[in-house]
Amino acid sequence: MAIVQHEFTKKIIEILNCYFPSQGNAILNYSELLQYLNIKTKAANRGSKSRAGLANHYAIYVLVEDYLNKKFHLQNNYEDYEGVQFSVLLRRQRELPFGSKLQNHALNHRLNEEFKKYFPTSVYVPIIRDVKTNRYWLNENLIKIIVDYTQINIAQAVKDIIDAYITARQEAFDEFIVYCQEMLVIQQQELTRAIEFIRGLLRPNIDARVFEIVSYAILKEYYADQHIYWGWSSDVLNAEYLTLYKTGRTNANDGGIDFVMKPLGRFFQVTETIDVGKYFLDIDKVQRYPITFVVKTEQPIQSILNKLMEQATMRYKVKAIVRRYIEAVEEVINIPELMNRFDSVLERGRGTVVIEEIVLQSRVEFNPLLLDKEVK
DNA sequence: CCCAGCATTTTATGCTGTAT
DNA sequence: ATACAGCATAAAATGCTGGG
Repeated sequence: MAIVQHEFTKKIIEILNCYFPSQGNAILNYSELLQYLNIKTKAANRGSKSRAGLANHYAIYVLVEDYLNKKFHLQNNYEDYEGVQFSVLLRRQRELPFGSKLQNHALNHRLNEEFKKYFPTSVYVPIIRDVKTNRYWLNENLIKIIVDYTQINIAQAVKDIIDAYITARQEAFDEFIVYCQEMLVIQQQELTRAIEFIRGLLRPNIDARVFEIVSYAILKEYYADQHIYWGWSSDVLNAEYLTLYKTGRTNANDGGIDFVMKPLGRFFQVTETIDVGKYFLDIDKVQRYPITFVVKTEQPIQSILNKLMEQATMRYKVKAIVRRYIEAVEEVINIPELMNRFDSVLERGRGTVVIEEIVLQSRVEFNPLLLDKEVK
C-alpha cells in the first residue's frame, strides 16, 4: 500500500528512527497503526485555521499511555491484564490539550470503525473492549510488529508521535490566535501599552498574516501625511495625499500584489525574503513594473540590496540586465525602517488611527476564526 | 457509570461557468 | 488545456441528551 506523504510524515519517521535507528521507513511500512496515525496527522502543519480532530488520536494515546505506565512493553503479560476502566481513560483524555470536551465515541466505536475503513483487510482493530466488565485494552498485535525477522514494540514511539502532533497543533494555535485576540481588544488598552504591543509584533518570526496587517496600518498612516501636486498644466495643480489600499484579503491573496498606492501607482509586496526570480521572472525580456518590498527582516536594507545584486549577477551576468533588476525594486522597507515610520506616525499623534486600522483589518481577516476558538 | 442515537458544526469533494 | 471562484453536496467531527 502506498503511504500518504505529508509534512508530518517526516516527523513520524524521525521519531521512529530514534527508537529503531535507520528502520523508520520500514517500520512505517509494516505497521498499520502507524499508517493510520500518519493519515490522521495531516492537519499538523495546516495552520491554525483547520481543526485538530483529536478524539481518535487520544483514544489510542490514553491506552498506550496506560500500557507504558504499567510497563507492559517490558514484560510479556498484557494477556493477563484486567484492562482499564472506561472513566479512567475518559478522564485522562479530557486532561490533554484540546481534549476537555471529548466524549465516549472514539473509545466505544469510532476509532475501530475508522481504522477498519482504512484497513478493511486487517485482522485487527486497535481497541479491544469487554462489554461485560467495561474494561479496555489496546490491541497488542498492532503494537508488537515484526520487522526483518525481529519483533519490536512501537508503544513508546506511538506515544511520542501523538505528543509531537499535539505540540505542533498547540504551537500553531498559541502563536497565532493569541496575537489575533490581542489585536482585537487592543483599543481598550492604554495607548502606550497598545503601542508597545505593536512594536513587539515587528519582529522576523511573527506570523506572516499578522505582519502584513501591521505593516499596512503603519504605512497607510505614514503616507497619509504626504501629498503631491499634479495637474494637466503647470499652473493648475491639484494637491493629493498619498493613500495606500489593500488589494484583497491576506488569506485569499497568494502571489498577488498586497498594497497599491494612489495617486502614484506604487505597488507594495510584503515578503519574508526577496527572491529575485519569483517576482521578476522574465526581466530579461520585458520591462517590469517596479515594486516596493516590505521585508520581514531586520537585516540592513543595504545588505538586502547587495544580496539582490549578487543573485541577479549570478543569474544574468550582463550588467545592463542586472541594472534593470535593481531598477525594478523601487524601495526596500525592512523592520527597523517600519519601526522608524511608526515612530514618526506616533510623533504626529496618529497612533490611535494605526491601532484602529489594525483592529479593523484583524476583524476582517480573523474574526470568523476567532469566534470558533473563543468557545474553547 | 457507561453507552449510543440523533443534532449540529466543519471540512472535503465534486460540479459548472468564466477566463486565460 | 488549465485554473479557479462560487456553489451544492457528501462526509467527518463534535456536541447534547437520555436511557440502561
